[in-house]
Amino acid sequence: MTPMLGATTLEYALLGLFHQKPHSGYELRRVFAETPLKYFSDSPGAIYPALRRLVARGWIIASAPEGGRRRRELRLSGPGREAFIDWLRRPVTRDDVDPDTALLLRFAFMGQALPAAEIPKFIEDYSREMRAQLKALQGYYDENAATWPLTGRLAFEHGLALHETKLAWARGAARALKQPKAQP
Amino acid sequence: MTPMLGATTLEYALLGLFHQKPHSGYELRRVFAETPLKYFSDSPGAIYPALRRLVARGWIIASAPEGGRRRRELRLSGPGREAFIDWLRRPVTRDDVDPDTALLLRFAFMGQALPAAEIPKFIEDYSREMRAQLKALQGYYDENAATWPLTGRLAFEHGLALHETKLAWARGAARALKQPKAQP
DNA sequence: GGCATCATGTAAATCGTTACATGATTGC
DNA sequence: GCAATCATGTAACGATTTACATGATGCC
Repeated sequence: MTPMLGATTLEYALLGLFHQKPHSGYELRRVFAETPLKYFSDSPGAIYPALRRLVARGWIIASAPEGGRRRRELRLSGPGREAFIDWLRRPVTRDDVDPDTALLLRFAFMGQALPAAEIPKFIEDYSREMRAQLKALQGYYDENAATWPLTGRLAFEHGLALHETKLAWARGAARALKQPKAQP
Repeated sequence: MTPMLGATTLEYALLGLFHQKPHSGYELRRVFAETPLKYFSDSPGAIYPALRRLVARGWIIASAPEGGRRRRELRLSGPGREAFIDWLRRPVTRDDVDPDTALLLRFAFMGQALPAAEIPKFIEDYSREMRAQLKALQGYYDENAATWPLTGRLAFEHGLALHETKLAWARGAARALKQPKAQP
């Protein structure tokens, strides 16, 4: 994966989980193995080195193992919390929106870590950049698709449909964020 | 990226471009830099080593530079063509459908490389596996979403919406493939 | 002649993958 | 006591990224 300015997406995903509560390495592996967060691998060769990097950077701290257990509980530090919040607040750039996996991970964590007033801005930025991206793709399609075989055209339309769905999602999300809290 | 049983997705993408016509390394970099295929990086440190691997495997062949030019034209070999077709024909598995980038790349190339009769099968497999994936995600959502903050719920719904769009796309693609060739 | 662009590469660093190793607990 | 699973790691390897290096061509 891409270095992402300072830390990998996996590292920020870990910080996000630590933001909720302390975890052991094994617990984190289970999360990645058993929930739809399996976008990240549960391989020890990925997780343990990532945890070591976070410890080395001072972003997480190891607690002494409780009650003779062999389990190492790790928890977020102050600087780690800061780095996590900075990541959540990063501006949404053109290059981020496609693919937008890391962006959606950030959005998912925002609800518990940022004041509600900051969140609609993310959706606005996301919409703007996604709209620009879609427009560029449509332009490319209009100019070139005529010469493509059918499967090439359909594959491109797959991409266009996804971008349109993402824009529609952003509209719905903006609406949902405006609602006063309760609502079935 | 993942080794993918024998070759990387980048390597197959290169084979697909060679299947259309011979290219130089620089041309390929331009394709990745300037078209929506920019999912792949145009960095020389990715492309040239990948080309070297393909040459070493005997899947592409270097032609002598034409007319004193410094440019090296590379073209597909017989075994390379076979390996490419084998890749196109791979069964669609559960693990392939999310993310499905490599799958869509395969589909895009199929129109020029496989007999038309083989293509609907791909769409059927894709639909089946995608439907299973969507059902699993919906089950997880129904069981867990109640405890999540709003942004977490919305982020998950983003994923659900994409899966639904992909299924709808597959239905449309199946229809389009049934049409007799001409149709505006 | 000089400068942008064409064109092909290499080097160092980093990250993730697969596979292996090892020991402690828990349930039967 | 034994097997499954809890729990933490290491080692070898492969691929990609960024940055650097180098020379040729075409244009003004």
